[in-house]
Amino acid sequence: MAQIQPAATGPNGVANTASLYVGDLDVNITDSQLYDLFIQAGQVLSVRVCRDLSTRRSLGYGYVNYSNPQDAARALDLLNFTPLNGKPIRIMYSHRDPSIRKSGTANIFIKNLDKSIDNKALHDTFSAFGNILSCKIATDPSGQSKGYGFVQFDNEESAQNAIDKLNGMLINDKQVYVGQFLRKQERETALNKTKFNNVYVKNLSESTTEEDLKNIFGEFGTITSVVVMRDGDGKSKCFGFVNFENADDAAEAVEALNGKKFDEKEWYVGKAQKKYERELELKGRFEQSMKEVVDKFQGVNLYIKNLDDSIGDDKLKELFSEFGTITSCKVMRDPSGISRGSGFVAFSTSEEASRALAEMNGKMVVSKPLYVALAQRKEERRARLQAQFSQMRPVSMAPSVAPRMPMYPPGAPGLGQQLFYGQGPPAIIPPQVIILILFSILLFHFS
DNA sequence: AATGAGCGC
Repeated sequence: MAQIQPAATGPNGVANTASLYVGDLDVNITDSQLYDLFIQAGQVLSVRVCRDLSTRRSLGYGYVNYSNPQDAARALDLLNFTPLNGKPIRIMYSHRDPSIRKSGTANIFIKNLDKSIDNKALHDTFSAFGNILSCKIATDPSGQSKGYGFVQFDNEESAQNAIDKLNGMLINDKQVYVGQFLRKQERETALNKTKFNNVYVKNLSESTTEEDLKNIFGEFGTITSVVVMRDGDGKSKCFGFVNFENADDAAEAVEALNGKKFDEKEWYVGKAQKKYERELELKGRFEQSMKEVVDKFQGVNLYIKNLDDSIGDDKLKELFSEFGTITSCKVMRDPSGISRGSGFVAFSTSEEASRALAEMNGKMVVSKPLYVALAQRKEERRARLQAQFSQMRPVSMAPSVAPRMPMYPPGAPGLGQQLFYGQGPPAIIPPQVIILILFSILLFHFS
């Protein structure tokens, strides 16, 4: 007898279609907020926002368990994409086995979407083709559509059908592209399969001439032109181009010669890129490098509130120094020099920062319990405030979890912003250091 | 022009 795999499984791997996974949660969403929302669809057995064990920071997802599957189905239908703190939540059946998610099968990519098309509209148009596991419009931090999105179906046929029927169609007067979702790597190899005649070769020794290239590449087919690039004095720039009459020969030459050593130099041999292709690639790499720099400094800054007025920069540093290396530390003051009761502490690593957060948040210092949180970057903060503003509504009567300590209005100017906006104190990393870092990245990647 | 992230007591 064939086993039928359940669509969703509970904690013991037992079929449980009454368990929902709720993702894309704003970090400040609490259990009680989730409860408030999901109780509207039926009897809720339990809710939980998952949190980091040591910092208690929300992981941005949670679970809602209903007592019966119909209620869960209703919740999915009714509540998917409901904004919480201004951020649309994404609901799926709980599925703890990650294999389906990781496989990325039946996943499609849609671009050139009208900005007015939101998650719900996307879901509605694509649900005609099958059962949707997950669906989302890419947005900027304020929630504005970036004009593209993703839909993952539970089977390939539905995905292919959606592609066949909707690719090139007009949606809200815009012609959309609908195609298979491809990871960057896969896209690049697909691109490299396109035919080409012109071959780029680099890392030549200075003495390698056009004649040498002709001899070596000529083995693979007829060459129509060959050039070694040189500077004004005729000195080789150590790269060149070989154009083949036949694209198959060009591909063969690349296959055979890439990575081979000549005069102790390991050649790079590949498809010659057009100027815009090369620019695109460089731009991509640059952005990747920037992201790495930003990530490196992500989570190292703590925002401190409810500081006793008697505490200054030095005392603040002393309070936190046992957790690691402090790279910057500042108590915020008003123009007359009186402490605003808030400040920033930056550590050299995010591990140190999160340990400090866990240990120091709520700790009594002089007269009051400290409030310690990760400092937010300018973008995050702006988007959050905007979201909260657009969300304002009467306070709910839901059962609430008692906070361990007084809650303060969240949010404060983050230290992180100093990294690239370079305004106001306290600067964590001096601008000249940033320029140095960026410059070395450029040198490294663009060579 | 743009090709994601994601599963617990």
